[in-house]
Amino acid sequence: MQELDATDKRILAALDDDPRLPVMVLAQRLGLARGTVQSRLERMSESGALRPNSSRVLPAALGRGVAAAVSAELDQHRLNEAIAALRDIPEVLECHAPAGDTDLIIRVVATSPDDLYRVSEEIRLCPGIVRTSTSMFLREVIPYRTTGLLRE
Amino acid sequence: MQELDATDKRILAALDDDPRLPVMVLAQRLGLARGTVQSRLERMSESGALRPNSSRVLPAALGRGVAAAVSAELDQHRLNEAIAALRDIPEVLECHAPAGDTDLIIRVVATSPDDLYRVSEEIRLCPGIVRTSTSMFLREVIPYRTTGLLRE
DNA sequence: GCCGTACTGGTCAATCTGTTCAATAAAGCA
DNA sequence: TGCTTTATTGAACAGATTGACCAGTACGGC
Repeated sequence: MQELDATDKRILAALDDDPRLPVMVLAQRLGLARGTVQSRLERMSESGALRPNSSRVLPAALGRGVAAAVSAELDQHRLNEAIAALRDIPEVLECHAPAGDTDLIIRVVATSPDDLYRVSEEIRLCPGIVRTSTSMFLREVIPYRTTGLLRE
Repeated sequence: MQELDATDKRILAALDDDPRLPVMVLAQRLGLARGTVQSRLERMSESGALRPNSSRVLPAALGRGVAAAVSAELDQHRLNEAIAALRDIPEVLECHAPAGDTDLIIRVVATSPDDLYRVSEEIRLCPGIVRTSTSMFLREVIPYRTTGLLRE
C-alpha cells in the first residue's frame, strides 16, 4: 500500500463531506492544477488506501441500531474454518485477533437486543468456536473518524 | 435518521468500489431514471445515513499500521471530561461504552508498538480515567465491511 | 549538469450535471 | 371504489465537468 502524503490528505479532507465534489472545484479550492488532483484521486483509489464506499453506510441506517463486541475462544486447530464461517454472517462487520487471552474480537450489529442474542448464538455455533462472551454497546461515545490523522 | 430501502441499497452497492461513478452510468446500470438516482443520492447524503468520506481512509495508509483496543475504567463523575480529552487524541478512532465491567472501549491506532505505548499513556493521563488495559491487534481477520447487510 | 518524476496551465470534444416539466405509476386513506 | 399524495419516469436545456492530451516548468537524486 502507498503511504499518503500531505497533498493526498488535503484532497481527502476536502472530500470529507461530499466525495462527489467535482475535480475542478477541488482543484481551485486547494490551489492545485486539475490534472494533479485527478491523478492523485486515481492513484489513491488504485492503491488500496481506501475502504470500499459501502463502509460509509451506518448500520443504524440499515436497521441495525444495536452494536456489540463478541469475544470468542477458539479451537486453534480450526481457526480458518471459524473465520470462514464468520465471514458468512452479514452481521459480523469486522474481526480482529488480539494479543492476550481471547482469540478473536468480533464486531457485530443487530436489529434489537433479541436479534443480538440470535447473532451471538450464530457465532457460538460456528465450527471451531468454543466459547463466546458478548458485550453490548450502550452508547457510541465517539463515532468512527480519521479526521484527526488527516490533519497532520 | 432515515432507513434505507432496497433501491438505496442497490445504489450504494453499485457505488461500492467507485463512489464517483457518474449518476447517468449508475442509472442505466440499475435500470432507473437518472432523476431517481440523483434524488436518492441527495437524500442519503442529507439524511446522515453515511459516515464522512474520510472514514474510508485506512489508518495504515496514514502510517498507522498498529491497531489496538484500550479498555478504560473511569471516575464516573468525570465522564464528560474524559470523553472530551479522548476526542482530542487523533489516534483515538472510535469509542464505545459497553455494558459490563469496563466503562469505555477505545479503538486506537499507532505507527509502531512503541508509539502505541505512547498513545495508551496519553489515554491513561486523560482526566477522569483511572485505569486502562491495552490489547494490541495482531491481525485484522475480517476487515470492516457492510456488504452483507447491503445485499438484503 | 542531466534525468526522471511530478506539477502546471492550456486545449479539445464528449459527456455529465442541475434543473425544469408533464405524464405515469404506486401507495395511503376515506 | 375513488381521491390524494408521493415517487418515478422520460425528455429537454444550457452550462459545467470529464478524460485525454500537450508543452513548459520545478525539483530531487545521481
